[in-house]
Amino acid sequence: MGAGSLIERNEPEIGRWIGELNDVVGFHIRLAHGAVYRHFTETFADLDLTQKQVSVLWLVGERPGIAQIELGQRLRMDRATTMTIVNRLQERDYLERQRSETDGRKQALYLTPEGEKALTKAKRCIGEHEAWLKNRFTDQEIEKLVEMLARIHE
Amino acid sequence: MGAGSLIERNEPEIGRWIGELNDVVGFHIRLAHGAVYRHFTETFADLDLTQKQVSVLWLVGERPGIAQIELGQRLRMDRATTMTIVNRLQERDYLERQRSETDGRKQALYLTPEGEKALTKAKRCIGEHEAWLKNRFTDQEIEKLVEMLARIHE
DNA sequence: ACGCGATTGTATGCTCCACTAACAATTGCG
DNA sequence: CGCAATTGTTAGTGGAGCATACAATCGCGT
Repeated sequence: MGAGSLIERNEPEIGRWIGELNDVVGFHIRLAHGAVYRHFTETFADLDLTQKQVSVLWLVGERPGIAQIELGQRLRMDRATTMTIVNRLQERDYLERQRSETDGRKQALYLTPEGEKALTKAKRCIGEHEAWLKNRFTDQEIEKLVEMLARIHE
Repeated sequence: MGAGSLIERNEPEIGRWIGELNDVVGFHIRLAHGAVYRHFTETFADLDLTQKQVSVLWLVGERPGIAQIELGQRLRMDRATTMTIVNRLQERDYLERQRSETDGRKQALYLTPEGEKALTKAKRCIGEHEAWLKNRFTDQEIEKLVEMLARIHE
């Protein structure tokens, strides 16, 4: 692609040159996240769901009645962010809120039948997406990668 | 991890439980990115710079006269996104645009003295931020991590 | 040398996500 | 009981990504 297309200097041009930035670990995490994000968006274009939305549906599917606050803690979102995502899913009739019986401050979240269907489709798409992501690694590498990423976010 | 059974309600749950989501590599990349993003934001609160802004200053510092289009390609941003970031940095007098002498379509970007100063400070902050990130890994692990992340975004 | 398609920058507008601050309802503890 | 903490809600801010449309410029082929 950009071979020789830089500026007037003709330094040996590596396609992906990013200079010293190459030694910044955080930079690579950013780029990797961006690449994953883009592929996710393509894969979920039909379903029209974002990563966050799928994560929320997923967790509510596993923990019917989960409260927003806990959802947020699991996914590292604050209350306000959780609200907007739950709102969107509720508007699309994928989720419903019910007052918790044991704690009047909490909203218990449940999937609607529509939400169940969406989640089922989403899990299939996740399979496709994950295959794209994983196919460049061995099983052992994946394990190591996940373990290292977990050390960052845990 | 057959976690399906260990949940009913009101269990004193494992702090970081995310169920099947734990096996989704993309999910860990998201969380790790979020953690890095948050720490970055804290570290750069005084400088009031984002990851993208620092990356742009950094690349312009290494390649004075670089065009916006190439900046975007290096950092995987489209033209519109690149514009908004360059605009912000120009408004703060960290960057200036000059019409390229060799290609009238291009804007050549240069750091102002203010921009140079900001970049110098930013590089020190990056050191601190990177130390926080790296201190949980051995040098060998860092190398492996970066290599794997590069395989994702390259 | 001319014209047409490609490239680059720009302007608008949309969506998503994260965060803050304020406020209300509820809970639980001293 | 009363007070502080928790949870949800609302409103507003800002960064970032993307699509589209348009103007200026370049370069290639004829």
